[in-house]
Amino acid sequence: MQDRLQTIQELNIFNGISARTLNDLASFAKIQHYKKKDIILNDKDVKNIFVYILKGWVKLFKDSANGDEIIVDILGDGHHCGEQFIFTIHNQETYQVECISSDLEILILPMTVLKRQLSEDHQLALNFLKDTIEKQYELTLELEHLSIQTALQRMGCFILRLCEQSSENTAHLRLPYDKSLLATRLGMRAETFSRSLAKLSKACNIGVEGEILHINDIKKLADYVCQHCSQTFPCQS
Amino acid sequence: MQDRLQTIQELNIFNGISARTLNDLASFAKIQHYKKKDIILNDKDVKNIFVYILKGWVKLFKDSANGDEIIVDILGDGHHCGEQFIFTIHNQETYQVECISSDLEILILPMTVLKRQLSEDHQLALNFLKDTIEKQYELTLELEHLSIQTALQRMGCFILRLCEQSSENTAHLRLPYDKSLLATRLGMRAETFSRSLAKLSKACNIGVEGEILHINDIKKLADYVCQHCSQTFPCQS
DNA sequence: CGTATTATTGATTTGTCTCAAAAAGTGTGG
DNA sequence: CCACACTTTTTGAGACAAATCAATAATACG
Repeated sequence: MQDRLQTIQELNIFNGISARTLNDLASFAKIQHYKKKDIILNDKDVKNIFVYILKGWVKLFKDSANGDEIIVDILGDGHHCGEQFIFTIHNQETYQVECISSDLEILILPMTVLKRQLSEDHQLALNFLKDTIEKQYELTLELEHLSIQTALQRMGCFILRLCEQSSENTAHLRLPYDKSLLATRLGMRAETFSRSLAKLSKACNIGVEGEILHINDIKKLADYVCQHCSQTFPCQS
Repeated sequence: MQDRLQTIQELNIFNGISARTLNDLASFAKIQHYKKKDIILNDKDVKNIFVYILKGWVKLFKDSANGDEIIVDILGDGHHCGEQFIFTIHNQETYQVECISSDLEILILPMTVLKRQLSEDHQLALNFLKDTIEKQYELTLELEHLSIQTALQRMGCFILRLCEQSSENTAHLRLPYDKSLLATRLGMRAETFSRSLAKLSKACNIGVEGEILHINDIKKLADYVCQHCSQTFPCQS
């Protein structure tokens, strides 16, 4: 309980929330661990549980009319899902939540508790509003990228954003999850992803060793990628 | 003043809001009219004004690094913009707002007033939260469509959603705004739009007279369009 | 170590964009 | 009301990006 309270009060979304509310939330919250390929929530449970990612990655997915799997979203540290079900929205589609990293740590909260606290705690509602608006902004940017950038540029843009913490002109990083999933995430086939990465690494001096990338000239990459975007590096999603 | 109050209290987003808050909002609100091509807000003003569309259409746009115009969003009746600027968000991009219909009617509200009321009125915050979550859902669906549907399907899907109020298997409707803009909105070139409409009208028995469409067999259209989607008609955005 | 999974490469097809030009539609002033 | 200019839409031909299908290579895993 004490550790859960400790965890909760450090989360962005609960910033500035009263001890009273935090205590109530913490008393119903649980911290859970999963491994790759675990289904965390099926399409029914997802409506009743709020999930906050403490560490690792999950994918939200559903099935299309013709049987293919559709990736709704991929969430990492500090992101959450379930807020879609706080209110009853006409024709709301559900999804399943699956762990895609080897060591996932999440915090879960019954939707009933979250709903109650949201209706009672004004600051909590404002925090959720801010968070949702930020999410909306990210989605808008993604939509923009998908409609005006090529596969190559989207990929470069993604890599570039992974570089942002770097203060130098070089960066060494690990792709956050499987290449095939990342491909889908970026709106392309795995084959296209593979070819694009090869092309990009050649054009922008990037060393590729499996899932490890050595970006030797961030500026060069930025030049290559950012022309068609409304933003210029560093742009931060 | 009385008519503004009347207008405001009927809007979805102000549903269930106390008379006190409504009065304050109404006293600062203005109703304005515009005609096609008027710039309603430039990229600076947009941060300080909340806009609610009462009747007509607007486009939100910005310029890309290489000079092209990027359509951020297109909003119609009951939609609004400016909520992105309620909170200070890192690296937030702005945009301009332009009227794209011949008889636009909007309600505008200084951001300062909206911010103040949001921080004071819990129900208002909840209403905005619900609205933003709905918007997030729509964006997610759009993203899905853009990455898995062809131009032809996106177009059919769009037309299908325009048909939804129809209780019969036929519908007669007018495209809500210019074809070239609609094309951009659907993530394709005007030329592709034109060709797709021709192909779709042939395949699904749709009569085209300029911007007027006669959908003679909605089911046929739905069959043609919905296979790759996670939703099935009627799906409602 | 062998099997299953994931990633890469190759050849081909499909979808969409690009550029150019023609056609249709809109608006203006004489 | 017509002639003219301007805008928007349509059509055509060609180039290009990405998907698809198929096969091989690399990697992870029990």
